[in-house]
Order: sequence, then C-alpha cells, then structure tokens
Amino acid sequence: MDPIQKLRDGLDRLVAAALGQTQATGLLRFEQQPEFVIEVPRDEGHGDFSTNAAMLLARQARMAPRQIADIIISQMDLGLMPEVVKVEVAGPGFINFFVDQSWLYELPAVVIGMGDRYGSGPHQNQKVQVEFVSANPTGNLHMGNARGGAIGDSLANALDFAGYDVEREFYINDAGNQIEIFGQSLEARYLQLMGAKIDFPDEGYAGQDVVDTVKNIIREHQDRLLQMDSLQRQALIVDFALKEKLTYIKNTLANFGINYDVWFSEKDLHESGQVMKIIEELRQRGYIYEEEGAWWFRSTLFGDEKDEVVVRANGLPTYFAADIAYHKNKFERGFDKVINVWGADHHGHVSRMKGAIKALGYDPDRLEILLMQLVRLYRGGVVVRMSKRTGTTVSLDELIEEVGKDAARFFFVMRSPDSQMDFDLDLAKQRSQDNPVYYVQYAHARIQSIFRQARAAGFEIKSAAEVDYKVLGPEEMQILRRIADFPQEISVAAHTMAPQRIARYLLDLAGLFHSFYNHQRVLNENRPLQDARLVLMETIRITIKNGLRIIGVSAPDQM
RNA sequence: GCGCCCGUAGCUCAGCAGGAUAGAGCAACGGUUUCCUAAACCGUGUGCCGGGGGUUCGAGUCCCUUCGGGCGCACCA
Repeated sequence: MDPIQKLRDGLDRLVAAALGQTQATGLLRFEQQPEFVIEVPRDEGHGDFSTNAAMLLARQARMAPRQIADIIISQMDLGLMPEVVKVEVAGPGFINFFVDQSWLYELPAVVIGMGDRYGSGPHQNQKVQVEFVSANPTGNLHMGNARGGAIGDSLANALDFAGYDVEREFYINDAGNQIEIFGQSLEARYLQLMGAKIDFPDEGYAGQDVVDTVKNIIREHQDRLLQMDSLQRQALIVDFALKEKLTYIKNTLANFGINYDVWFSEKDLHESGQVMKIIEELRQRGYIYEEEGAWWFRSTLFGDEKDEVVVRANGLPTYFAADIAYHKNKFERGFDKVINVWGADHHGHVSRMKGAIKALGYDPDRLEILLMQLVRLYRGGVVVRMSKRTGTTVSLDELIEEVGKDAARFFFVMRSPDSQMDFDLDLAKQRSQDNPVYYVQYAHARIQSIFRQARAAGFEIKSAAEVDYKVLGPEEMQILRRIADFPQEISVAAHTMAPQRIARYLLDLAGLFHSFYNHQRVLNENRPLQDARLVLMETIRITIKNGLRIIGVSAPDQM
C-alpha cells in the first residue's frame, strides 16, 4: 500500500478509537459516530493531515467544536502512531496532525518497486463499460468525436488503473434513418458520376468524403451497379461505404491511441430481434401506448416533458428504441456500471434513457452519462470556420497531422468536460514551456537526460533502499509529498469521472520538478546528496510517465 | 416557453465528496542568471467567485430565484 494511505488509515483508526473512548467514558454525548474525514489541508501551516470530527459532533454533543476537539485529543492513544509529532486544535475546530516527514523516505522504494503500477489501486471486482465516440459511420471524425475520444479513453484508463475491470466499446450506428439517407446520397453520387442527370437528395450528405467513397466504389465495380435495381444497388454501396468508413474510424482512433475491446453493431440489434423484443417487454410492463399509428414510450413518467416515439407510424423503430435494447444488452453482459460519453447536444436523451432503464427494472444510477460541451478551434487567434466542402472544420486525422496525437490528447483532457473549450492550434504546436504538454513531457526528457549524463560520468542510480534521504532539503521533500498524492489523484479522477485532474496533477508535478532543476544540481560533488537526488528523479520520472500513459500521451526520453 | 452546461484576477481556466486567509498559467511590472537540455528562474497584485435569498458550525462548492452566454427540445440520430 502507498505510504500516505497507511498514514490516513492509521489516523482514521486513531480518531475513531478516541471517539469511542469519549462516548464510553461519557465525556461526550452522541448517538452516532460522525462520518469524519482525514484530509490533507491545503495550507501547510495546518499540518499534514486534519480531521473535521469535532465540528461534525457540535450539534449532537451540544458543545463548542474546539472544546470537543480538546476532549477527543485527550482520549487519543498517540502511542499507536509514533509518526505523529504534534496534534493541535485550530480554526473552527479542526484537529490537525503534524507528522514526522521521514514517512516520505519509504516512498521512493514503493514507487520504484511498483514501477508502471505506481498509482494503481487495489482490484475492485467491478465491471465497468465505457462507451465513447460512437461516431456515425457516415462521415469524418470531428472535434466532438476527438474530445470524446480523448476523455473517454483517458477515463477508461484511469478506471482500469484504479482497479476496475474496464471494457471500451464503440457503438456502430449502422442502421436507421441516417444510413438510409447515406445510401441515397451515395447512390445519387454514383449515378451522377456515371453520367446520369439526377437530383441530389435535399437532406443528403453533401461532403467531399462521400464523393471520394463513390470514386472508390467505381474503381472496384465500374458501371456494373447501373443494371441493378435501386434497392440492391444501395445495399451494396452502403455495405462498401460502411466498411470503408469503419476502417477509417478504426485507423484514425488507433492513431489517436484508442483501441476498443468491442465494436457493437446497431444493425445486429435489429436483425436479432432484440429491438422489437424490448418494445414488447416495455409494452407488457405498461410503458408503451399507441397513438396516431405510432408507439410511444411514457417517458413523462420519468420526468421528461413529453413521451417519446419508439416505433414510427411506418413501422420502423426509432434510434431511441434501439438504444433501449442496446442498454439492456449492456446490463445483461454483467457490467456493474455503464458509462457513456456523449456530446452535450444529446443531453435531452439522458433522462428518457435513464427512465427506460428504470422501466426495465434496472437501477438507473448504474448508467452514468458524461456530457461534454462543444469545442471551438482557434488558429492565429481566430475561430476556424466550418468548411462547406467537407462539412467539418478540421477532422481528427487532420488534427493529429497538424499538432500530433500527444498535444491533441493533452489539450482535450486538460479541460473539464462540461465547460466549452477553445482549442488553440498554435499553442498546441509550440515547442516551449508555454505549451502545457511540452512542459510535462520535457520534465520526463530532462530527467532522462540527467541519467544519461550520470551514466556517462560513471554513476548508476542506486537502489532506493541504499540511499540516505536525510540529506534532502525541503524542496525535494515537497516533491516527494506531491508524488505521494498520485494514487489518490487517480482514484478521485476515476470516481468523479474527471480525467482533467490527472493533466492538472502532471502540470503541477512538472512545475515542481522544473523549479527544482533550475536552481539545484542533481549531479554534484556531494556524493550522498547526488545518490538521493538521482533516486528522487527516478520516482518523479515514473510518476510522470504513469500519469501521461493514462491520458494517452507519450513520455519521450529526448526532445 | 421548458431542460442541460457554463459564469471565479486583464485573458485562458483550476478549485478534489461543503472546510480554515479562493489558486495556476499567460499578460504586466521589477530583479537574477547564461548552469545536468535549449529565455529560464525568483519576486510583485488584482477578485461584490454574475446578482439576490436559503440550508449549514462553515457555501465558489448544496437548494431556490434572477440575469447573461452556449446547447438541446422531430414519427432525426
């Protein structure tokens, strides 16, 4: 276990025991032991750890919090925690613990011993599915898909690292209305390119990529499709185009560092009858009624403003119907938690989706929807406008081409999903410490460079147990202290679905490192100090590398 | 009209599951330095946390309300 958790647990037991004593001896009167926390104060002057136990008891015990704190302390058996050097009551009634910093001396051995696993949590025995991007296979990947990809994949990595059994899934919308229109658009382009004078469908996909796909079709099938009837022709064209688009999506996302465990086809849901089956099940449970020829789901029962159509008057199920079947299918696959990363433009879908889950008898809290707001691209200080030709501003593959996978992923992950984001292309490309991704990666490269210098001079990094950490100064101890936070940061990022915390953490740690680097020398005349600093460098390096890996950014050895 | 997200320093944004005196980067100003990786480092300050009300020992954080911005409200997905 990481040293910081050991201390927290110890303090937790210490306070709980003291509370038990105050109750048993009648010093304090209360029914329920409060759910106090052991936290790390923001301000160093407030100690290494603190607890709010006394303040939580104020009402029950009918006593001033500071007085309660004094009583709790009087019942503490500090002999159990020799690390604690001072306990005090402060502010409105906090109990602050000051701990001998030597506990941090254990940390490098833990970090180096765990290596790639430092920061990971114990196995949780919980299956979690993260579904993200799930872009329509009818066009190029856009910035919304890119942001969703970076966030979803990083979140999945964080959950994985925090000890969950994670599956990544892409839902392929290869059925329904938009595929219909896609087919008509492709067919129209095909016929046009073959010389026919026909109109392009009003709502059709007018982008250049459709034309490119059709050219590929012509290359393979020439004019052979002209003789077919429209139905047959569309089926063939759509099949070809979907394959091509999915290959494109898979490759682009792989270049973006994303690899899925499952590619799940909507079409399969329809063809296997699962969609109609789920509607029937809901009908039997009394959640479906017929009106004006369509079938409606009573989503108003679950807080929606109006009921939602599941089967249209033309007999075809809606996307929503398929999505209900899809989510039922997810739960049947045994996931304890199902997370969907959606664009904010889908937020209207959230409450009825949860409603449908509930109607089917599942706990809707097992479905978590992470909504993310829109992205605006900036180049040269101005917004990059939508291109009429391609229908997008910049596609994900173009973005990777322009700024690189690392910068793109870091920038998307750095911002909280629920704030609108401005993506500065110029900054992302910049090779300076103003560029946050460069700043963090550079810390890693610098450390590797120090190691190269050390080896060239004939020095090796000693094992963590061999060196004497007492020679380290406050700056180094502060860095170690921050490294001790890493497992907790990962855990919070995973639980609160906030991968941006990891990016922030890395910026912070890299900042501490750069600052240290700039006025202290690792390689120096004082051998014991050099040995300790080299080990410290290795703990920083491992932590940065592990953090970067979670957000899908490389940790270069040289820049 | 209804719903969701956002509103924090001049700008871009953090703020962990309410905690103590609200932070970072950039920009601005002042200084140091030419050093294991390259203009980097150190220091300086500004906040009606959009407004109002409430819950709480304690609110930037939770609830209500109001204003402003974005998005959504199809027998589309």
